[in-house]
Amino acid sequence: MSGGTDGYSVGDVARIAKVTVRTLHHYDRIGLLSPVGRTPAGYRLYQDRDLDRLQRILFYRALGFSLDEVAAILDDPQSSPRDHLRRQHALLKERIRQLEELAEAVEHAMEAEKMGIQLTPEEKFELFGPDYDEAWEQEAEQRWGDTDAWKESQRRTGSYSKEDWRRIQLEADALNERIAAAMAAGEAPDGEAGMDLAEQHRQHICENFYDCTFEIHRGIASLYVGDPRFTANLDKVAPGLAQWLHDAMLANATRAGH
Amino acid sequence: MSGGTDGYSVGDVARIAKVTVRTLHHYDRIGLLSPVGRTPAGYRLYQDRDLDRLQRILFYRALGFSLDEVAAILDDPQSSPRDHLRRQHALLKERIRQLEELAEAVEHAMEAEKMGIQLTPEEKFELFGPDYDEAWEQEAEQRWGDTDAWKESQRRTGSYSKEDWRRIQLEADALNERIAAAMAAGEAPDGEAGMDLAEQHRQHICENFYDCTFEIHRGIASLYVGDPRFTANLDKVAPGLAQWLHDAMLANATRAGH
DNA sequence: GCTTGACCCTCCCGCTACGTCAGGCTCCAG
DNA sequence: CTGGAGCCTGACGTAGCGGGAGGGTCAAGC
Repeated sequence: MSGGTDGYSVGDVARIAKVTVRTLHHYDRIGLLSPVGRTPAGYRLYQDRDLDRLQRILFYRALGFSLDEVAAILDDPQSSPRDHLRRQHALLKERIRQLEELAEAVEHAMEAEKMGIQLTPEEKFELFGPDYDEAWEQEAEQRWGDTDAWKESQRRTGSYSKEDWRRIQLEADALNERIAAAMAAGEAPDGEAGMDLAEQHRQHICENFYDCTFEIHRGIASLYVGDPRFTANLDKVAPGLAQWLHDAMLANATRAGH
Repeated sequence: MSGGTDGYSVGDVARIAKVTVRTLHHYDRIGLLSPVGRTPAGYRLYQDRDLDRLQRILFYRALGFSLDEVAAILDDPQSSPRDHLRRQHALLKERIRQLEELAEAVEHAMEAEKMGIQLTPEEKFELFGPDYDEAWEQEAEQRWGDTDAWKESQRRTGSYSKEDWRRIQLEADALNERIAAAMAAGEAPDGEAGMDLAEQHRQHICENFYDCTFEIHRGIASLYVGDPRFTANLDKVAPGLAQWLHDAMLANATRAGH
Protein backbone atom coordinates (compact mmCIF):
# COMPACT_ATOMS: atom_id res chain seq x y z
CA MET A 1 0.00 0.00 0.00
CA SER A 2 2.99 2.27 -0.19
CA GLY A 3 1.57 4.91 -2.50
CA GLY A 4 0.18 3.12 -5.48
CA THR A 5 -2.34 4.74 -7.73
CA ASP A 6 -4.96 3.97 -5.12
CA GLY A 7 -3.54 6.48 -2.69
CA TYR A 8 -1.43 6.78 0.43
CA SER A 9 -2.00 5.16 3.80
CA VAL A 10 -1.77 7.16 7.02
CA GLY A 11 1.69 5.78 7.56
CA ASP A 12 2.82 6.89 4.12
CA VAL A 13 1.52 10.38 4.66
CA ALA A 14 3.03 10.54 8.10
CA ARG A 15 6.45 9.65 6.71
CA ILE A 16 6.22 12.06 3.81
CA ALA A 17 4.99 14.98 5.85
CA LYS A 18 6.97 14.14 8.97
CA VAL A 19 4.01 14.20 11.27
CA THR A 20 2.69 11.42 13.47
CA VAL A 21 -0.14 9.12 12.55
CA ARG A 22 -1.91 10.39 15.61
CA THR A 23 -1.87 13.90 14.23
CA LEU A 24 -3.51 12.73 11.03
CA HIS A 25 -6.15 10.92 13.03
CA HIS A 26 -6.73 14.10 14.94
CA TYR A 27 -7.08 16.19 11.80
CA ASP A 28 -9.49 13.64 10.43
CA ARG A 29 -11.58 13.69 13.55
CA ILE A 30 -11.93 17.45 13.69
CA GLY A 31 -12.63 17.52 9.98
CA LEU A 32 -9.58 19.52 9.10
CA LEU A 33 -8.16 16.88 6.79
CA SER A 34 -10.37 13.94 5.97
CA PRO A 35 -9.06 11.59 3.33
CA VAL A 36 -11.38 11.19 0.37
CA GLY A 37 -11.69 7.44 0.61
CA ARG A 38 -11.31 4.36 2.70
CA THR A 39 -10.45 0.76 1.83
CA PRO A 40 -13.11 -1.89 2.48
CA ALA A 41 -11.31 -2.60 5.73
CA GLY A 42 -11.66 0.99 6.83
CA TYR A 43 -8.08 2.07 6.15
CA ARG A 44 -7.74 5.76 5.32
CA LEU A 45 -6.69 6.51 1.76
CA TYR A 46 -5.10 9.87 1.06
CA GLN A 47 -4.69 11.39 -2.41
CA ASP A 48 -2.30 14.04 -3.70
CA ARG A 49 -4.91 16.72 -3.07
CA ASP A 50 -4.86 15.70 0.58
CA LEU A 51 -1.11 16.05 0.66
CA ASP A 52 -1.34 19.56 -0.72
CA ARG A 53 -3.87 20.46 1.88
CA LEU A 54 -1.76 18.95 4.62
CA GLN A 55 1.24 20.89 3.48
CA ARG A 56 -0.72 24.12 3.80
CA ILE A 57 -2.12 23.10 7.14
CA LEU A 58 1.38 22.57 8.46
CA PHE A 59 2.58 25.84 7.08
CA TYR A 60 -0.13 27.98 8.60
CA ARG A 61 0.00 26.03 11.81
CA ALA A 62 3.72 26.70 11.93
CA LEU A 63 2.97 30.38 11.50
CA GLY A 64 0.94 30.30 14.66
CA PHE A 65 -2.62 29.95 13.49
CA SER A 66 -4.97 27.73 15.46
CA LEU A 67 -6.39 24.76 13.63
CA ASP A 68 -9.74 26.53 13.49
CA GLU A 69 -8.15 29.48 11.80
CA VAL A 70 -6.24 27.23 9.45
CA ALA A 71 -9.51 25.61 8.47
CA ALA A 72 -11.02 29.02 7.79
CA ILE A 73 -8.09 30.04 5.62
CA LEU A 74 -8.04 26.80 3.67
CA ASP A 75 -11.75 26.58 3.18
CA ASP A 76 -11.97 30.05 1.75
CA PRO A 77 -13.17 29.14 -1.74
CA GLN A 78 -11.56 32.25 -3.17
CA SER A 79 -7.93 31.40 -2.68
CA SER A 80 -6.01 29.49 -5.29
CA PRO A 81 -2.71 27.70 -4.76
CA ARG A 82 -1.04 30.83 -6.05
CA ASP A 83 -2.75 32.98 -3.49
CA HIS A 84 -1.59 30.68 -0.75
CA LEU A 85 2.00 30.86 -1.86
CA ARG A 86 1.84 34.63 -2.05
CA ARG A 87 0.21 34.84 1.32
CA GLN A 88 2.81 32.52 2.79
CA HIS A 89 5.61 34.55 1.32
CA ALA A 90 4.17 37.75 2.70
CA LEU A 91 3.68 36.23 6.13
CA LEU A 92 7.23 34.95 6.20
CA LYS A 93 8.69 38.28 5.20
CA GLU A 94 6.68 39.94 7.90
CA ARG A 95 7.83 37.47 10.52
CA ILE A 96 11.42 37.94 9.49
CA ARG A 97 11.03 41.66 9.80
CA GLN A 98 9.63 41.30 13.29
CA LEU A 99 12.41 38.99 14.34
CA GLU A 100 14.97 41.41 13.04
CA GLU A 101 13.40 44.11 15.12
CA LEU A 102 13.61 41.86 18.12
CA ALA A 103 17.24 41.11 17.38
CA GLU A 104 17.87 44.82 17.19
CA ALA A 105 16.18 45.29 20.53
CA VAL A 106 18.44 42.63 21.98
CA GLU A 107 21.44 44.42 20.56
CA HIS A 108 20.16 47.56 22.20
CA ALA A 109 19.85 45.73 25.51
CA MET A 110 23.37 44.38 25.10
CA GLU A 111 24.73 47.84 24.64
CA ALA A 112 22.79 49.02 27.64
CA GLU A 113 24.03 46.15 29.76
CA LYS A 114 27.56 46.58 28.51
CA MET A 115 27.59 50.17 29.62
CA GLY A 116 25.74 49.54 32.83
CA ILE A 117 22.71 51.54 31.88
CA GLN A 118 19.53 50.76 33.72
CA LEU A 119 16.46 50.26 31.61
CA THR A 120 13.07 50.97 33.11
CA PRO A 121 10.86 47.96 33.76
CA GLU A 122 8.52 48.84 30.92
CA GLU A 123 11.44 49.30 28.59
CA LYS A 124 12.66 45.82 29.21
CA PHE A 125 9.45 44.49 27.85
CA GLU A 126 9.37 46.77 24.89
CA LEU A 127 11.65 44.13 23.51
CA PHE A 128 8.46 42.45 22.53
CA GLY A 129 7.42 45.75 21.16
CA PRO A 130 4.07 47.11 20.16
CA ASP A 131 3.59 44.35 17.64
CA TYR A 132 4.60 41.80 20.20
CA ASP A 133 5.08 38.55 18.33
CA GLU A 134 5.09 36.18 21.21
CA ALA A 135 4.98 32.47 20.89
CA TRP A 136 5.96 30.33 17.92
CA GLU A 137 6.14 27.51 20.35
CA GLN A 138 7.16 23.95 20.53
CA GLU A 139 10.20 22.11 19.35
CA ALA A 140 13.08 23.56 21.24
CA GLU A 141 15.79 21.46 22.70
CA GLN A 142 15.77 18.47 20.39
CA ARG A 143 15.65 20.82 17.43
CA TRP A 144 17.45 23.74 18.91
CA GLY A 145 19.67 21.45 20.83
CA ASP A 146 21.95 20.87 17.90
CA THR A 147 21.58 24.07 16.01
CA ASP A 148 24.68 26.08 15.31
CA ALA A 149 23.59 29.23 17.04
CA TRP A 150 22.68 27.26 20.09
CA LYS A 151 26.00 25.56 20.25
CA GLU A 152 27.82 28.80 19.61
CA SER A 153 25.92 30.38 22.41
CA GLN A 154 26.44 27.42 24.72
CA ARG A 155 30.08 27.29 23.89
CA ARG A 156 30.62 30.89 24.83
CA THR A 157 28.27 30.81 27.74
CA GLY A 158 30.00 30.73 31.02
CA SER A 159 33.37 30.85 29.42
CA TYR A 160 34.04 34.38 30.62
CA SER A 161 35.24 34.80 34.12
CA LYS A 162 34.97 37.94 36.18
CA GLU A 163 38.57 38.61 35.21
CA ASP A 164 37.62 38.47 31.58
CA TRP A 165 34.86 40.96 32.11
CA ARG A 166 37.20 43.28 33.90
CA ARG A 167 39.68 43.03 31.08
CA ILE A 168 37.01 43.75 28.50
CA GLN A 169 35.80 46.71 30.47
CA LEU A 170 39.32 48.04 30.77
CA GLU A 171 39.90 47.65 27.06
CA ALA A 172 36.69 49.52 26.37
CA ASP A 173 37.72 52.29 28.72
CA ALA A 174 41.12 52.52 27.12
CA LEU A 175 39.55 52.73 23.69
CA ASN A 176 37.24 55.48 24.86
CA GLU A 177 40.21 57.38 26.14
CA ARG A 178 42.00 57.08 22.81
CA ILE A 179 38.88 58.29 21.06
CA ALA A 180 38.59 61.21 23.44
CA ALA A 181 42.24 62.00 22.81
CA ALA A 182 41.75 62.00 19.05
CA MET A 183 38.78 64.27 19.44
CA ALA A 184 40.71 66.60 21.73
CA ALA A 185 43.53 66.67 19.18
CA GLY A 186 41.05 68.12 16.70
CA GLU A 187 40.84 65.05 14.50
CA ALA A 188 37.81 64.90 12.23
CA PRO A 189 35.51 61.95 13.01
CA ASP A 190 35.31 61.08 9.34
CA GLY A 191 39.06 61.32 8.93
CA GLU A 192 41.45 58.38 8.75
CA ALA A 193 42.08 58.30 12.48
CA GLY A 194 38.43 58.61 13.35
CA MET A 195 37.36 55.77 11.12
CA ASP A 196 40.17 53.57 12.41
CA LEU A 197 39.08 54.15 15.96
CA ALA A 198 35.50 53.39 15.03
CA GLU A 199 36.66 50.17 13.43
CA GLN A 200 38.52 49.26 16.61
CA HIS A 201 35.32 49.87 18.49
CA ARG A 202 33.48 47.49 16.17
CA GLN A 203 36.20 44.88 16.42
CA HIS A 204 36.09 45.02 20.16
CA ILE A 205 32.43 44.13 20.06
CA CYS A 206 33.01 41.38 17.53
CA GLU A 207 35.71 39.80 19.59
CA ASN A 208 34.04 39.97 22.93
CA PHE A 209 30.33 40.03 22.39
CA TYR A 210 28.81 39.03 19.10
CA ASP A 211 29.25 39.39 15.38
CA CYS A 212 28.77 43.12 14.97
CA THR A 213 28.12 43.89 11.33
CA PHE A 214 28.39 47.38 9.95
CA GLU A 215 24.63 47.57 9.93
CA ILE A 216 24.47 46.75 13.60
CA HIS A 217 27.27 49.21 14.24
CA ARG A 218 25.27 51.95 12.54
CA GLY A 219 22.36 51.05 14.80
CA ILE A 220 24.52 51.40 17.85
CA ALA A 221 25.80 54.71 16.55
CA SER A 222 22.33 56.18 16.43
CA LEU A 223 21.73 54.81 19.90
CA TYR A 224 24.70 56.79 21.13
CA VAL A 225 23.23 60.09 20.08
CA GLY A 226 19.56 59.15 20.22
CA ASP A 227 19.33 57.74 23.71
CA PRO A 228 20.29 60.36 26.32
CA ARG A 229 21.46 57.67 28.72
CA PHE A 230 24.05 56.45 26.27
CA THR A 231 24.99 59.97 25.36
CA ALA A 232 25.44 60.90 28.99
CA ASN A 233 27.48 57.82 29.67
CA LEU A 234 29.89 58.53 26.85
CA ASP A 235 30.03 62.24 27.44
CA LYS A 236 31.15 61.45 30.97
CA VAL A 237 34.47 60.45 29.41
CA ALA A 238 34.61 63.64 27.40
CA PRO A 239 31.85 66.03 26.44
CA GLY A 240 30.85 65.61 22.81
CA LEU A 241 32.38 62.15 22.59
CA ALA A 242 29.04 60.48 21.83
CA GLN A 243 28.48 62.66 18.80
CA TRP A 244 32.06 62.36 17.60
CA LEU A 245 32.07 58.61 17.93
CA HIS A 246 28.70 58.43 16.22
CA ASP A 247 30.06 60.35 13.24
CA ALA A 248 33.16 58.21 13.12
CA MET A 249 31.14 55.00 13.22
CA LEU A 250 28.94 56.15 10.37
CA ALA A 251 31.93 57.22 8.32
CA ASN A 252 33.61 53.90 8.95
CA ALA A 253 30.54 51.93 7.96
CA THR A 254 30.19 53.99 4.82
CA ARG A 255 33.83 53.49 3.97
CA ALA A 256 33.26 49.75 4.24
CA GLY A 257 30.50 50.03 1.70
CA HIS A 258 27.49 50.23 3.96
CA MET B 1 0.26 49.50 45.40
CA SER B 2 1.18 50.60 41.95
CA GLY B 3 4.84 49.91 42.10
CA GLY B 4 6.15 51.68 45.14
CA THR B 5 9.45 50.77 46.68
CA ASP B 6 7.75 47.79 48.24
CA GLY B 7 7.30 46.06 44.89
CA TYR B 8 4.79 45.35 42.17
CA SER B 9 1.46 43.60 42.50
CA VAL B 10 0.44 40.85 40.09
CA GLY B 11 -1.69 43.34 38.24
CA ASP B 12 1.21 45.73 37.85
CA VAL B 13 3.45 43.03 36.51
CA ALA B 14 0.73 41.75 34.21
CA ARG B 15 0.31 45.22 32.72
CA ILE B 16 4.01 45.83 32.33
CA ALA B 17 4.79 42.46 30.81
CA LYS B 18 1.54 42.15 28.89
CA VAL B 19 0.65 38.77 30.26
CA THR B 20 -2.43 37.76 32.21
CA VAL B 21 -2.58 37.53 35.96
CA ARG B 22 -3.46 33.88 35.53
CA THR B 23 -0.17 33.28 33.78
CA LEU B 24 1.69 34.78 36.72
CA HIS B 25 -0.28 32.61 39.12
CA HIS B 26 0.60 29.64 37.00
CA TYR B 27 4.29 30.47 36.98
CA ASP B 28 4.18 30.91 40.71
CA ARG B 29 2.49 27.58 41.24
CA ILE B 30 4.93 25.62 39.14
CA GLY B 31 7.78 27.45 40.77
CA LEU B 32 9.00 29.10 37.60
CA LEU B 33 8.56 32.61 38.91
CA SER B 34 7.72 32.99 42.57
CA PRO B 35 7.73 36.53 43.89
CA VAL B 36 10.14 37.09 46.74
CA GLY B 37 7.58 38.37 49.18
CA ARG B 38 3.96 38.70 50.11
CA THR B 39 2.01 41.38 51.95
CA PRO B 40 0.46 40.46 55.30
CA ALA B 41 -2.75 39.88 53.39
CA GLY B 42 -1.07 37.38 51.12
CA TYR B 43 -0.77 39.62 48.06
CA ARG B 44 2.16 38.71 45.82
CA LEU B 45 4.92 41.28 45.75
CA TYR B 46 7.27 41.24 42.76
CA GLN B 47 10.62 43.00 42.65
CA ASP B 48 12.72 44.17 39.74
CA ARG B 49 14.65 40.91 39.79
CA ASP B 50 11.39 39.10 39.21
CA LEU B 51 10.66 41.31 36.24
CA ASP B 52 14.01 40.48 34.74
CA ARG B 53 13.34 36.83 35.17
CA LEU B 54 9.90 37.13 33.69
CA GLN B 55 11.30 38.93 30.70
CA ARG B 56 13.64 36.06 30.05
CA ILE B 57 10.94 33.52 30.62
CA LEU B 58 8.81 35.19 27.98
CA PHE B 59 11.67 35.39 25.56
CA TYR B 60 12.62 31.74 25.73
CA ARG B 61 9.00 30.68 25.78
CA ALA B 62 8.51 32.71 22.63
CA LEU B 63 11.43 30.88 21.11
CA GLY B 64 9.59 27.65 21.59
CA PHE B 65 11.00 26.23 24.77
CA SER B 66 8.70 24.49 27.20
CA LEU B 67 8.40 25.99 30.65
CA ASP B 68 10.46 23.14 32.02
CA GLU B 69 13.23 23.90 29.60
CA VAL B 70 12.99 27.59 30.35
CA ALA B 71 13.40 26.80 34.02
CA ALA B 72 16.48 24.74 33.24
CA ILE B 73 18.00 27.53 31.20
CA LEU B 74 17.26 30.21 33.77
CA ASP B 75 18.33 28.22 36.78
CA ASP B 76 21.69 27.44 35.28
CA PRO B 77 23.86 29.20 37.82
CA GLN B 78 26.55 29.76 35.23
CA SER B 79 24.77 32.20 32.94
CA SER B 80 24.93 35.87 33.58
CA PRO B 81 22.56 38.46 32.11
CA ARG B 82 25.17 38.98 29.43
CA ASP B 83 25.15 35.34 28.51
CA HIS B 84 21.41 35.41 28.16
CA LEU B 85 21.48 38.35 25.84
CA ARG B 86 24.12 36.71 23.71
CA ARG B 87 22.23 33.47 23.65
CA GLN B 88 19.07 35.26 22.70
CA HIS B 89 20.81 37.10 19.93
CA ALA B 90 22.24 33.89 18.56
CA LEU B 91 18.90 32.13 18.72
CA LEU B 92 17.19 34.98 16.93
CA LYS B 93 19.76 35.08 14.17
CA GLU B 94 19.35 31.36 13.70
CA ARG B 95 15.59 31.62 13.54
CA ILE B 96 15.81 34.37 10.99
CA ARG B 97 18.10 32.27 8.90
CA GLN B 98 15.68 29.38 9.00
CA LEU B 99 12.79 31.59 8.06
CA GLU B 100 14.73 32.99 5.17
CA GLU B 101 15.35 29.49 3.93
CA LEU B 102 11.67 28.78 4.18
CA ALA B 103 10.89 31.95 2.28
CA GLU B 104 13.30 30.86 -0.39
CA ALA B 105 11.58 27.50 -0.60
CA VAL B 106 8.27 29.27 -1.04
CA GLU B 107 9.78 31.33 -3.83
CA HIS B 108 10.91 28.10 -5.40
CA ALA B 109 7.41 26.71 -5.11
CA MET B 110 6.01 29.87 -6.67
CA GLU B 111 8.26 29.54 -9.64
CA ALA B 112 7.32 25.90 -9.99
CA GLU B 113 3.64 26.68 -9.77
CA LYS B 114 3.98 29.60 -12.16
CA MET B 115 5.52 27.37 -14.75
CA GLY B 116 3.19 24.48 -14.12
CA ILE B 117 5.90 22.18 -12.89
CA GLN B 118 4.78 19.31 -10.73
CA LEU B 119 6.66 18.79 -7.54
CA THR B 120 6.83 15.32 -6.08
CA PRO B 121 4.94 14.79 -2.83
CA GLU B 122 8.12 14.56 -0.82
CA GLU B 123 9.43 17.69 -2.42
CA LYS B 124 6.43 19.69 -1.33
CA PHE B 125 7.32 18.96 2.24
CA GLU B 126 10.98 19.71 1.84
CA LEU B 127 9.74 23.20 2.29
CA PHE B 128 10.06 22.48 5.93
CA GLY B 129 13.47 21.25 5.15
CA PRO B 130 15.86 19.06 7.06
CA ASP B 131 15.95 21.50 9.92
CA TYR B 132 12.21 21.75 9.92
CA ASP B 133 11.36 24.66 12.17
CA GLU B 134 7.76 23.97 12.82
CA ALA B 135 5.61 25.74 15.28
CA TRP B 136 6.12 29.15 16.86
CA GLU B 137 2.48 28.98 17.71
CA GLN B 138 -0.25 31.11 19.05
CA GLU B 139 -1.31 34.61 18.50
CA ALA B 140 -2.26 34.72 14.86
CA GLU B 141 -5.36 36.46 13.69
CA GLN B 142 -5.71 39.23 16.23
CA ARG B 143 -2.03 39.97 15.83
CA TRP B 144 -1.54 38.95 12.28
CA GLY B 145 -4.98 40.21 11.42
CA ASP B 146 -3.75 43.74 11.08
CA THR B 147 -0.20 43.22 10.00
CA ASP B 148 0.90 44.76 6.76
CA ALA B 149 1.97 41.61 5.02
CA TRP B 150 -1.27 39.96 5.89
CA LYS B 151 -3.29 42.82 4.48
CA GLU B 152 -1.15 42.97 1.40
CA SER B 153 -1.68 39.32 0.89
CA GLN B 154 -5.39 39.56 1.58
CA ARG B 155 -5.75 42.54 -0.69
CA ARG B 156 -4.21 40.74 -3.60
CA THR B 157 -5.83 37.43 -2.82
CA GLY B 158 -8.63 36.61 -5.07
CA SER B 159 -8.21 39.79 -7.01
CA TYR B 160 -6.92 38.00 -10.06
CA SER B 161 -9.46 36.52 -12.42
CA LYS B 162 -8.84 33.74 -14.88
CA GLU B 163 -8.47 36.47 -17.51
CA ASP B 164 -5.73 38.05 -15.48
CA TRP B 165 -3.89 34.80 -15.24
CA ARG B 166 -4.19 34.27 -18.96
CA ARG B 167 -2.86 37.76 -19.58
CA ILE B 168 0.04 37.20 -17.25
CA GLN B 169 0.85 33.90 -18.89
CA LEU B 170 0.73 35.50 -22.32
CA GLU B 171 3.00 38.29 -21.19
CA ALA B 172 5.45 35.75 -19.85
CA ASP B 173 5.35 33.80 -23.07
CA ALA B 174 5.90 36.95 -25.09
CA LEU B 175 8.86 37.87 -22.93
CA ASN B 176 10.34 34.43 -23.35
CA GLU B 177 10.01 34.81 -27.10
CA ARG B 178 11.80 38.14 -27.03
CA ILE B 179 14.55 36.60 -24.97
CA ALA B 180 14.82 33.68 -27.38
CA ALA B 181 15.00 36.14 -30.25
CA ALA B 182 17.80 38.08 -28.61
CA MET B 183 19.67 34.88 -28.00
CA ALA B 184 19.13 33.77 -31.60
CA ALA B 185 20.39 37.14 -32.78
CA GLY B 186 23.64 36.35 -31.06
CA GLU B 187 23.29 38.88 -28.27
CA ALA B 188 25.49 38.30 -25.24
CA PRO B 189 23.51 37.58 -22.06
CA ASP B 190 25.62 40.06 -20.16
CA GLY B 191 25.25 42.69 -22.81
CA GLU B 192 22.93 45.67 -22.64
CA ALA B 193 20.05 43.88 -24.35
CA GLY B 194 20.41 40.78 -22.20
CA MET B 195 20.40 42.66 -18.98
CA ASP B 196 17.42 44.72 -20.06
CA LEU B 197 15.46 41.59 -20.83
CA ALA B 198 16.43 40.10 -17.49
CA GLU B 199 15.23 43.25 -15.81
CA GLN B 200 11.92 42.97 -17.66
CA HIS B 201 11.67 39.44 -16.38
CA ARG B 202 12.19 40.64 -12.85
CA GLN B 203 9.69 43.47 -13.26
CA HIS B 204 7.11 41.05 -14.54
CA ILE B 205 7.42 39.07 -11.35
CA CYS B 206 7.30 42.19 -9.22
CA GLU B 207 4.18 43.45 -10.89
CA ASN B 208 2.27 40.22 -10.92
CA PHE B 209 3.55 38.07 -8.14
CA TYR B 210 5.59 39.47 -5.34
CA ASP B 211 8.37 41.88 -4.61
CA CYS B 212 11.21 40.19 -6.40
CA THR B 213 14.49 41.62 -5.15
CA PHE B 214 17.74 41.09 -7.02
CA GLU B 215 18.68 38.53 -4.43
CA ILE B 216 15.55 36.55 -5.10
CA HIS B 217 16.09 36.94 -8.78
CA ARG B 218 19.54 35.45 -8.47
CA GLY B 219 18.01 32.55 -6.61
CA ILE B 220 15.53 31.98 -9.40
CA ALA B 221 18.34 32.14 -11.90
CA SER B 222 20.17 29.27 -10.28
CA LEU B 223 16.92 27.38 -10.21
CA TYR B 224 16.65 27.75 -13.96
CA VAL B 225 19.90 25.95 -14.57
CA GLY B 226 19.99 23.85 -11.45
CA ASP B 227 16.60 22.18 -11.60
CA PRO B 228 16.21 20.13 -14.78
CA ARG B 229 12.47 20.61 -14.81
CA PHE B 230 12.86 24.34 -15.02
CA THR B 231 15.59 24.01 -17.56
CA ALA B 232 13.49 21.73 -19.72
CA ASN B 233 10.52 24.02 -19.48
CA LEU B 234 12.50 27.01 -20.66
CA ASP B 235 14.46 25.13 -23.25
CA LYS B 236 11.16 24.09 -24.77
CA VAL B 237 10.89 27.68 -25.98
CA ALA B 238 14.40 27.57 -27.38
CA PRO B 239 17.30 25.28 -26.53
CA GLY B 240 19.85 26.98 -24.35
CA LEU B 241 17.42 29.64 -23.22
CA ALA B 242 17.59 28.61 -19.59
CA GLN B 243 21.35 29.10 -19.48
CA TRP B 244 21.23 32.33 -21.42
CA LEU B 245 18.52 33.79 -19.23
CA HIS B 246 20.39 32.65 -16.14
CA ASP B 247 23.49 34.51 -17.27
CA ALA B 248 21.48 37.58 -18.15
CA MET B 249 19.76 37.59 -14.77
CA LEU B 250 23.06 37.35 -12.93
CA ALA B 251 24.57 40.11 -15.03
CA ASN B 252 21.57 42.30 -14.40
CA ALA B 253 21.66 41.70 -10.67
CA THR B 254 25.36 42.48 -10.62
CA ARG B 255 24.84 45.65 -12.62
CA ALA B 256 22.31 46.72 -10.01
CA GLY B 257 24.95 46.30 -7.37
CA HIS B 258 24.13 42.84 -6.09
C1' DG C 1 -3.20 -23.07 4.75
C1' DC C 2 -1.33 -20.88 8.61
C1' DT C 3 1.44 -18.04 11.29
C1' DT C 4 3.94 -13.81 11.99
C1' DG C 5 4.99 -9.09 12.03
C1' DA C 6 4.01 -4.70 10.32
C1' DC C 7 0.08 -1.67 9.80
C1' DC C 8 -4.38 -0.20 10.47
C1' DC C 9 -8.67 0.80 13.23
C1' DT C 10 -11.35 3.00 17.32
C1' DC C 11 -11.83 4.39 21.96
C1' DC C 12 -9.94 6.72 25.83
C1' DC C 13 -7.04 8.70 29.28
C1' DG C 14 -3.03 12.00 30.01
C1' DC C 15 -0.34 16.19 29.41
C1' DT C 16 0.85 21.36 28.97
C1' DA C 17 -0.16 26.02 29.54
C1' DC C 18 -2.97 28.35 30.48
C1' DG C 19 -8.61 30.54 30.20
C1' DT C 20 -12.37 31.14 32.92
C1' DC C 21 -15.45 31.17 36.49
C1' DA C 22 -16.77 30.90 41.60
C1' DG C 23 -16.59 32.23 46.25
C1' DG C 24 -14.46 35.11 49.32
C1' DC C 25 -10.95 38.53 51.47
C1' DT C 26 -8.63 43.40 51.11
C1' DC C 27 -8.01 47.99 50.27
C1' DC C 28 -8.68 52.77 49.25
C1' DA C 29 -11.93 56.63 47.74
C1' DG C 30 -15.68 59.09 48.75
C1' DC D 1 -18.76 52.63 56.14
C1' DT D 2 -19.68 51.28 51.75
C1' DG D 3 -18.70 50.43 46.85
C1' DG D 4 -15.79 48.88 43.47
C1' DA D 5 -11.43 47.49 41.92
C1' DG D 6 -8.03 44.17 42.96
C1' DC D 7 -6.27 40.15 45.25
C1' DC D 8 -6.59 35.30 46.86
C1' DT D 9 -7.32 30.03 46.19
C1' DG D 10 -9.51 26.18 44.21
C1' DA D 11 -11.45 23.82 40.38
C1' DC D 12 -13.01 22.76 35.95
C1' DG D 13 -12.49 23.60 30.69
C1' DT D 14 -9.80 23.70 26.30
C1' DA D 15 -6.47 22.85 22.37
C1' DG D 16 -3.54 19.79 20.21
C1' DC D 17 -1.97 16.23 20.34
C1' DG D 18 0.96 11.64 22.87
C1' DG D 19 0.54 7.10 24.02
C1' DG D 20 -1.50 2.81 25.07
C1' DA D 21 -5.31 -0.85 25.04
C1' DG D 22 -7.81 -4.08 22.53
C1' DG D 23 -8.59 -5.82 18.21
C1' DG D 24 -8.93 -6.35 12.86
C1' DT D 25 -5.94 -6.64 8.19
C1' DC D 26 -2.56 -8.03 5.00
C1' DA D 27 1.53 -9.71 2.39
C1' DA D 28 5.44 -12.83 3.24
C1' DG D 29 7.36 -17.00 4.28
C1' DC D 30 7.19 -21.81 5.77
